[in-house]
Amino acid sequence: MSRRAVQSRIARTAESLFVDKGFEETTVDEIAAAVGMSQRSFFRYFASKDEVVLDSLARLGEEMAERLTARPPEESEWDSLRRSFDPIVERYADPGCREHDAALQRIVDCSPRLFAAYLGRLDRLQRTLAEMLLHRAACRPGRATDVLVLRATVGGAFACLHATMTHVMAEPEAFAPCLDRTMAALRPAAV
Amino acid sequence: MSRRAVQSRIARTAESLFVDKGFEETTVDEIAAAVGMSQRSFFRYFASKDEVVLDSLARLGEEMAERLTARPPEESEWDSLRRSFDPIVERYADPGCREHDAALQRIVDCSPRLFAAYLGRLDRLQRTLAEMLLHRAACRPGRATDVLVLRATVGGAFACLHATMTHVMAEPEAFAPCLDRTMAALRPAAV
DNA sequence: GCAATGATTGACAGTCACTGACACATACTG
DNA sequence: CAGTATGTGTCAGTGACTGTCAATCATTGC
Repeated sequence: MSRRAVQSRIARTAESLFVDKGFEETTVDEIAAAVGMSQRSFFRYFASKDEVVLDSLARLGEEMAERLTARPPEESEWDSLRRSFDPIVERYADPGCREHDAALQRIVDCSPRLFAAYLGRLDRLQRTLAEMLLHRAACRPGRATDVLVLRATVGGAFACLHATMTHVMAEPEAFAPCLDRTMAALRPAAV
Repeated sequence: MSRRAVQSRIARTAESLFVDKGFEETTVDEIAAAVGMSQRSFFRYFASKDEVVLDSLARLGEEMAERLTARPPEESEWDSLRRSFDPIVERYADPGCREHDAALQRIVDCSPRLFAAYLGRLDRLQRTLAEMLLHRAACRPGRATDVLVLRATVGGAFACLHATMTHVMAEPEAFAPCLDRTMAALRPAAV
């Protein structure tokens, strides 16, 4: 069985345990036993207990980066960022994905430690996207780009995304309209 | 000796150890021994090793909250937030504070785990300030406030702050102008 | 068909953050 | 002086994570 498949099997097992007992209350030993492997082997597939939950976020991040590269260079940064959020919007549109993601989000929100790790991943993703946009701006001649403002812009777009996600989690509402509303409200004046 | 004083003594000792050996490489036992107390007593003053470093951030957060309450209710949220960031600007103006804060920031940046915890605290602070602004808006009659947009706005302001801090850490530049530049660029259109 | 090789695994021991329980000492209060 | 609150050390225990070693298993070359 491929590494990817084993990871997926572990993740599914672990997540159902987390839903049942909570993240902190579930030990790695229990997960390993439920999967049918030693604790040591668990750590060969995931660097930490956190990563079991945050792994899907990493894959979503890669997808977002791909979407960003696919955007036309002349598009405004803000609109490109909005489009790179589309994978999340699409996942939310699929009821199966939405249920699963909501369960994960609930697990993350219930553990401060895990939630912090989640924010750490989000921050790294922001750096990646900012770097990509910086590179894109450098290739396109014209007015000089302000690195500082660009990074803040990426952070602002993610703030919209984050606010929307927590808001939609609390009271079920359509995702895309909320995201569009916040991103319209915070859109930088300089295009 | 007061609790506060003991905490401060532990923090000073721990920070110098962190600077020397790094955060992860310094054990709680070492810190406790350097201070001259048992490990158990260390945990009576700080709930975790992280908190030794993040404690000063908590106090700064309280100061920011105080500044925000002191702002006039009719002021725009964006400007009020900018003013609540003043304590950071002021600390940066004092060379002694700047050196100390920069050292702390370097410690935090070097440990992904600690950095994540730092982001977690920042997020909680954002929720607090958003709650305060929401309450302020509710008291003031007039047009209804969009909770979602308000939260995103707070997140956007913090994105400016965060971008500025990391930028100024990398290449020494005056703090206030950078912060003002980003916050001018991301200022929401609706006042 | 078989041996060498490399990857995967379990078992075990060890480190470190953190917690609970208990005993002891000091200082304040009636 | 008895009682109580508070701060402390000691000890044992849990749980995440790591290093090491030996066994197993599949692949490759001959």
